[in-house]
Amino acid sequence: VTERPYHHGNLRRALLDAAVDVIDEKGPAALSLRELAGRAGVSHGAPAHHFGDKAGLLTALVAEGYELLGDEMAAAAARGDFLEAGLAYVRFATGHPAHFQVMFEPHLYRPDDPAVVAARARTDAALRGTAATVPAAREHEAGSVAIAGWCLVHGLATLWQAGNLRTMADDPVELAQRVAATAFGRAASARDGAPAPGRGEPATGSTVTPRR
Amino acid sequence: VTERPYHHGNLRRALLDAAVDVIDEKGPAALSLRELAGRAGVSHGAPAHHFGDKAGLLTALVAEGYELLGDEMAAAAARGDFLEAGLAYVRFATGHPAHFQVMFEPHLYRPDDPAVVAARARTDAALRGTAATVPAAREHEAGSVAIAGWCLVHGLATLWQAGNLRTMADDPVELAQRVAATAFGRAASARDGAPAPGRGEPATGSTVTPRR
DNA sequence: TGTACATCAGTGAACGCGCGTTCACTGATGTAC
DNA sequence: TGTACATCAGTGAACGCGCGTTCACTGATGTAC
Repeated sequence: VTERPYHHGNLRRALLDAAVDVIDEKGPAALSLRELAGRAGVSHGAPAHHFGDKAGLLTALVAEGYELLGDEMAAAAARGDFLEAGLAYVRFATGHPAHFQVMFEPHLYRPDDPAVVAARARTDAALRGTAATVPAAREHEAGSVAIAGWCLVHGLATLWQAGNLRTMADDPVELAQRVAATAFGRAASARDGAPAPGRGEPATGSTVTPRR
Repeated sequence: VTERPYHHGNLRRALLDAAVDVIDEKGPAALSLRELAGRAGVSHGAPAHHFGDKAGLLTALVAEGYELLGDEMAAAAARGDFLEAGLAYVRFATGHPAHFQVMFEPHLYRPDDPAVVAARARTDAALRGTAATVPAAREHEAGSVAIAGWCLVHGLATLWQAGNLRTMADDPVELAQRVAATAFGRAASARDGAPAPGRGEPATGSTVTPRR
């Protein structure tokens, strides 16, 4: 038995990490503050000290999620690459399934929390910003392109998580490239210039050239 | 107080209906057999009699969900209309949010249940069947078109449910038409023949003519 | 260097609750003769 | 029409459990002088 100091050091962080683990294993519904305390090696009353209550903890988790997502989306937006922004979305969702899952179950946390609202606004702005750079946006309303892209990657990420697409590909990001090529064609990548001079090849993912 | 007969009549149905209500109100995590029993006006032990346990009840709900969805998808498939199949998906998801929600949380029920597997297979077949009729399927693998379409409508339905698209439209099905037009263009509707001779109008939904 | 004090982090006992599940039971229904 | 019997549907008491939350507390840390 190792020596347990009275002060944990960074219990807040440890509890959030434990929450991620539990959600990955059993889903957000099965999460309890007592179990998190146990995993962090701390008495069961401790979590309330940091987060007030269960919704408080999940609200913190969601804020963190939107910050992570916002970072990646903003980077893609800075490069003006719509396709890459979509892939970043998929990468985030499948790389941080616990965060992603809770973010879209608003009754589990407090969606009006200022930190959540701010981080979400940044993500939205990045999405809309890159959408405007897409050539297809000349034909359709830019907002419509943003929504279509969002639906596409969100649906893919969600279905992947639920296990409905596992037979289609090994890697969700690769699948996302293929699917984006099917739906949007070459036009998805602003970098490639004018849309579709020649016939696209059968979906190998090679019809779209992402930034890197 | 009205007279309560000893035999309920159709308790199984009543419990499933109550489950839908509770899930609509508070999400699947908050569902308890005891509450369902209470709502159906029956003792708390009764649900176990019909469904064995909680997962059994949700499994029945999911099987029912896939049957409802399969019916609508199969109808669209019979008409060979891919766009309409997608709209049927959105219509189902937003019209039966409780079913839809549980269907895509496999750890809440028994995904291997025979009734579930059979109903799901029918839905899948309808989706793939209609996808093959899309003109764009000549350029890309038909499977890829099916997946892209599925991701699009699934993402839209999911985001709508989470409240993330409510500001974009009054009606999710109308929004789905607009989004499908943006992503797939005229090609989405097999009925319209060759894809896109003229420039599409700004997204009013009128660039795609659904069957009815 | 030492002392006093404020602040903070985590403890652990206690509370009341709603839950799933079990089980011997009883009331109602249907069928055979 | 009547009787006996099997089957089914729902009862209600009991069980043990894990939960969120509260709260007076104590150990540790940092700061002022």
